[in-house]
Amino acid sequence: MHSSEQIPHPVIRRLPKYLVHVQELREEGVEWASSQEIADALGLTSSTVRQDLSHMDLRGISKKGYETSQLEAVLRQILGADIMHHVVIIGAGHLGRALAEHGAFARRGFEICGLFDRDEDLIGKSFGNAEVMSIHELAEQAGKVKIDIGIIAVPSSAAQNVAEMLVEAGVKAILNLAYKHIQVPSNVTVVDARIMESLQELAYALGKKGKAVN
Amino acid sequence: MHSSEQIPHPVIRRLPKYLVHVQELREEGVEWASSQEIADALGLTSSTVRQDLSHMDLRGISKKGYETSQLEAVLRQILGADIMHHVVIIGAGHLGRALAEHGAFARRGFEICGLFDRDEDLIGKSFGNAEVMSIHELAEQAGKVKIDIGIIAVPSSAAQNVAEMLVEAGVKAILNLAYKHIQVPSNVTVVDARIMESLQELAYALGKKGKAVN
DNA sequence: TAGATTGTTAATCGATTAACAATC
DNA sequence: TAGATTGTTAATCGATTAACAATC
Repeated sequence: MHSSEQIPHPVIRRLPKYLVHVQELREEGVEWASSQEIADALGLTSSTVRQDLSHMDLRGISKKGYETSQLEAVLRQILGADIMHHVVIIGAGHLGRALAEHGAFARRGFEICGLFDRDEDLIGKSFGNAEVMSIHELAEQAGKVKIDIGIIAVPSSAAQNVAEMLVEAGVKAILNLAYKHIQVPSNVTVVDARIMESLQELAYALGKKGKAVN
Repeated sequence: MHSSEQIPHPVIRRLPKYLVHVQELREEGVEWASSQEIADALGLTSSTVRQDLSHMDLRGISKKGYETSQLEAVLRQILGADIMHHVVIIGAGHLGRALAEHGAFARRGFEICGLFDRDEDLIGKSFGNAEVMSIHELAEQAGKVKIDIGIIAVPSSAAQNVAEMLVEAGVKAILNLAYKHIQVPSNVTVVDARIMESLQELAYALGKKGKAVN
């Protein structure tokens, strides 16, 4: 109810899931959804859903649940989905290029406004709508457009160095795809997203139960 | 100490971070690391590090800390890093291709043994060491090699369908990169890894504090 | 020895779940 | 009206942190 309050981190991490689901429901023409229905679709409990939504400017109605249009609106507002964010990608290897060429970001409020690499041979080449620039041009580019988010897509050995360049350029939010923990000042937010770690988590699960089955 | 015990999920998610760090330390020739040193490097508390490591077959030594070679060994063992896992990627779009071409997986025990798509025009093309096969050949391929992990890298509208095909093929661990929650039987482990969600989490953080600064 | 650091227990903190009166 | 579903409080559960005796 009180959108000015601090929303707990586990709740924040669930909000994108709610948003995806409610958008699907709306495409199907569903106008109301109960906490139980949402919980079932997302693998949560109805209690968790009601608790989570109570942090938002939204009220459900007995017997009907939550209005999907209203729910989408508040989720979009909280997640800043209506604001265009300027994103730069550092590292034009396979992953960096794939992200630059991935159309879904722009549609969801994330505009790639720079793709950087230190490899001279890559500079000038285009991927998606982005042309590879020299990493040395990052500061210059930061002067032209305000960079909201920097994505680190370089080998782990270069990750800390790149993080420092981003901080230096005034970037306050970093998505770290490198397989290495980076150190940044406390006023900079870092979110880690590593496919390798997720695979290792699965490998652990397989070791625990999967292998026994086979 | 008791590797047979169930390790809590938050601990599991930190293990890959310990592994990366200890490998770095070993490369630097560091033979011992205290819980405090590890905590500082990874943004944790020394208490958390000691608690986490107490789940493993390992003993530290007063005044010295933990032996890095031993620590790496137990982490590798728990995370199954010494076993080669067979991985298939469903979806040969930008992301799927980038993963197939990314050399780091093989080096860490994940061998790409199949890249599938339903687009006829892509079938037969090669990315990395993988040749694109028809999605209809998945079941057949599963009969030839045991598939440990399936990576879903298709548009969200196809994700549930692909998940069911993987389950049908006997895959017990799924990495879901699609921006959609998938439903699977309880004996199948799913880990979500979505760059979009991570970006939205950053966007929220920017909305809370970043924007005020600028 | 003195001091640093572990392993572990207990305390704290926070998230999830249960329960239920209010309400549509 | 009767019944379904919310919003919210209280209970439970689990993770993190603090504390400290044991130990090298």
